[in-house]
Amino acid sequence: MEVEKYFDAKKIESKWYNYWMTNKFFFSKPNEKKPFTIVIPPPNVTGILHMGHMLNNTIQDILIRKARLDGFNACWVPGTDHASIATEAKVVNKLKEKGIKKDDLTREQFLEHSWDWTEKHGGLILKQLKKLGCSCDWNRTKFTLDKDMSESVIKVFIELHKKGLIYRGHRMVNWDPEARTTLSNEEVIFDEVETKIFYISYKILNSSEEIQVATTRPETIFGDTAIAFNPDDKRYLKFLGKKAIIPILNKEIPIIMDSQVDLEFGTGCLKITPAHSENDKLIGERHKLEIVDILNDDGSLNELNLQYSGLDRFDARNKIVKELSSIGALKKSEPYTTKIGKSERTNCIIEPRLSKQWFLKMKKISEPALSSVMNDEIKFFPKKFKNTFRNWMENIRDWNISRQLWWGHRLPVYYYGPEKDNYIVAENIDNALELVNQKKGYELLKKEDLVQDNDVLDTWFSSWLWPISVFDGIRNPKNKDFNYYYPTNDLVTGPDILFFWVARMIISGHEFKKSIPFNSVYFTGLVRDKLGRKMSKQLGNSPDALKLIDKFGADSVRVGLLFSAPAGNDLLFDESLCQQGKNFSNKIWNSLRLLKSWKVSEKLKECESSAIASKWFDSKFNLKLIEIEDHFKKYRISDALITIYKLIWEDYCSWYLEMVKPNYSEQIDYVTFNNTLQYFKKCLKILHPFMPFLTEEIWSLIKEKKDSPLIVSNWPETKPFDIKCLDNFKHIKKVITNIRKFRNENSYSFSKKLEIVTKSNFNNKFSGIVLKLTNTHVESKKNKTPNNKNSIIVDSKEYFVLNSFESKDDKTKIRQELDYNIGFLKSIQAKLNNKKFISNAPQNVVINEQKKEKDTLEKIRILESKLSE
RNA sequence: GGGCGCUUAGCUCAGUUGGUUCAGAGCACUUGGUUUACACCCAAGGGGUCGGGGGUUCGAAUCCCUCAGCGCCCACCA
Repeated sequence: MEVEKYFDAKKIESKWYNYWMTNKFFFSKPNEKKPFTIVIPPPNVTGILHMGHMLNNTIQDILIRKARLDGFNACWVPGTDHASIATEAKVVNKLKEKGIKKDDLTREQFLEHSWDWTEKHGGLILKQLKKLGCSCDWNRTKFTLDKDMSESVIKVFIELHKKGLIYRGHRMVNWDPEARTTLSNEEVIFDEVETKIFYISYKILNSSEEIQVATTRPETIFGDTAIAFNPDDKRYLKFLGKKAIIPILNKEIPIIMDSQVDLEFGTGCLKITPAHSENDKLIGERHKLEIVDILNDDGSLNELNLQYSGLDRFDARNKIVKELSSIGALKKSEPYTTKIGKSERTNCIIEPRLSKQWFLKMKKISEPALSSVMNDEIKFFPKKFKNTFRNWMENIRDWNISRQLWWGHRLPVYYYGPEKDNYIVAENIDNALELVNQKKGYELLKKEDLVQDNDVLDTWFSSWLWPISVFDGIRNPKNKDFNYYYPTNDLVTGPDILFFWVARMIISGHEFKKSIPFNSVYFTGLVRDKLGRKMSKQLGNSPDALKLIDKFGADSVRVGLLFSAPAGNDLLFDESLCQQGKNFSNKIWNSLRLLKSWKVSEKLKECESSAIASKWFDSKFNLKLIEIEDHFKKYRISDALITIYKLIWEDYCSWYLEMVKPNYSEQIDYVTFNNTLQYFKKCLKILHPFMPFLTEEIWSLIKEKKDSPLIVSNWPETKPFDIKCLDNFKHIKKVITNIRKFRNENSYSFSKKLEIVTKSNFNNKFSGIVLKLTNTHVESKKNKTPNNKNSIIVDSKEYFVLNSFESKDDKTKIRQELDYNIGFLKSIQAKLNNKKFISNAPQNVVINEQKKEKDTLEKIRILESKLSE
């Protein structure tokens, strides 16, 4: 049968994906087999596929396909995340383009726009995953705002509230003035920025003296409620108990002492603004200071700020500095480098701000999670993240779970009473009403008397339940799916969401199911460009994922990504790696062409060299298979791939096929042909998780009737290998390599004949394989012969010892080994002058492990004498 | 400031409990090669005081100390 010269990935990818889908090979239902489960880290619903997704999902697909071949009931649950703040920010922008402000809309109208957006852009990324070949169970696709998922979230909130773990508190939070919501600490990114530090003096009441403070935020002076210095700071003792006057505002504030003030920094005096700094708030609490919030939600100054009311905080800063300067209160300003927190999503500078928010107590519920990671019940790959994890868990803070947004799960909290300052937590308004009425026992309330909290939950408050809720394990803890698939096996994700997501899933697993949510976590690295830079839009160094697939084929891109993706290390991606993948595809494709071109003869006998080669490859395969399994066990996916890559390219193609392939116009014996076919099939099986399309295509061209499609075939069994056979072949290879080397170095052309003769026991010292050169003029170049002490020139013109043994130890054994090699070489000899075989012509010289052996013996001797002393 | 990690060939990285898989892989590089599976190829080859210094040991890339450089996480000074 004619097979096309080049492998065309494009032609076959959709064919096979459709085939797998129609035959429901990705779909999983509980059965008698053992489950193997992965839940996808749900990408943002409006996201598009980027390199990070490609890497992450390729790895998941490899694990799932491997498990499927291993005979597990493999289930990979896909889905998307509503991504509360990220999506809302996008919708707000979209509306802005249309000239619509969020404030002009009702909550319901805004949500309609958001759902619109979600329907238009959502799920695109899942389609893109299909292009990559991901074998997800698409019937199980979930979205964090699905009805059942939302109900689970609400149920969990209520449960935690009942346990007393959720509380409402007036706390210092990170305020994003653009999105006008709070953020958790994890959502704030600190960047170093060049700014200025201002030295401002405050007059002392009834005195001509002044007290000076240093601040980077002069616009907050109207929120000052004290000035503090360190008790050890003698300079300011005289001011203790006196009052300072805030410039411009002319308000009197106390001067206090607090050991938290750093006497080295600035002037040693600190203005205290309890409403806008965590630190100041703590000092404020100790001294019972007034709290003055000077900001509006959008970051502008509020009505307490005199003529500056309504100005944006940064405009106000400039103007206030100007005025301070004009009245002589500004003593100096200096350049200053500090770190400023920005919102991860809107990139807006964060305001620390006191605000009433909902929190989840973390300390207690995180304890079992910490220990399950530390004792390796959940394994982290690579291990180093255990420490990072511990560090965070041991210093865990309460989780701010409320957000002043509309897109998300609205808090199931209902306020009532004349001031609406009582609240009840309930599944819905009807429940709430019932509960309140039961509670009060008098004057029944109506629905209208209840007001639901406007806030939504942090987006991670739904995704922390993901491994449980995708199987509906919160609402129906006894359901079949949940009990079958949970806990899941592997989680594959980036270390950037270790705290956001991974840690919290482990916590929720323990809290709600008294078990771990997954057994292993594989942390992928960041995909960078080949210069090591992060991929970014500005640099334009982020390749379009789909274009790559289009150009090289999905298989090649998958392989290209993995060629440099050790777990947890960032990987430097370069398109050329995809090219390498494509070349690999072509190499395999060509072995198919070779096999297909053979004419098989039932009559021909298997020749000696083919028999030896087959036996060797069998052992080699089994040896490598054990290595590959080990790599998988340790989640060294790239190493597994590289091992397979070398096994196929080097061992199967370059050595094995070259040795057994018949000479031009000759036929191949059936035994050998069948061996090559069976080994080829085994190679396809182990490569399938990495290159699913190519392998399935080739499989379909060589499979026998009894074979199932590759995707649902079986991973080869691990079998023992013959170490002696491998050793022997190693010698043979070395001999051949050295003969080739000899040819190369001596420009001994292929047209010149080489003859191998055997000889043993000459000099009573060495046995060896001897290469006889005929028709040659090597004497002038004899010094270029193998630079190995044990290769000796027996005859300056004709003989080289290719392999030598010390015969004193085990003559028989050595003789056997020698005979084996010689027998093999003899069989190759016949092919030496065949043109067909030229490129791989088995030729030349030397093995020597003698020196090492001697060293080792010496070492052992020393050790022994030491021990006996 | 607290915690963690890294430094091995030109590049990206393996190297498990110190010693026969210990100096490795892939890519890149050099040289030679194409009428017969494959130039998207074949063959051969050259590259490393294992960041510096010191120590433990019969023996160190591997363990300890120290110095230098790089990176990550957390907290944060106004």
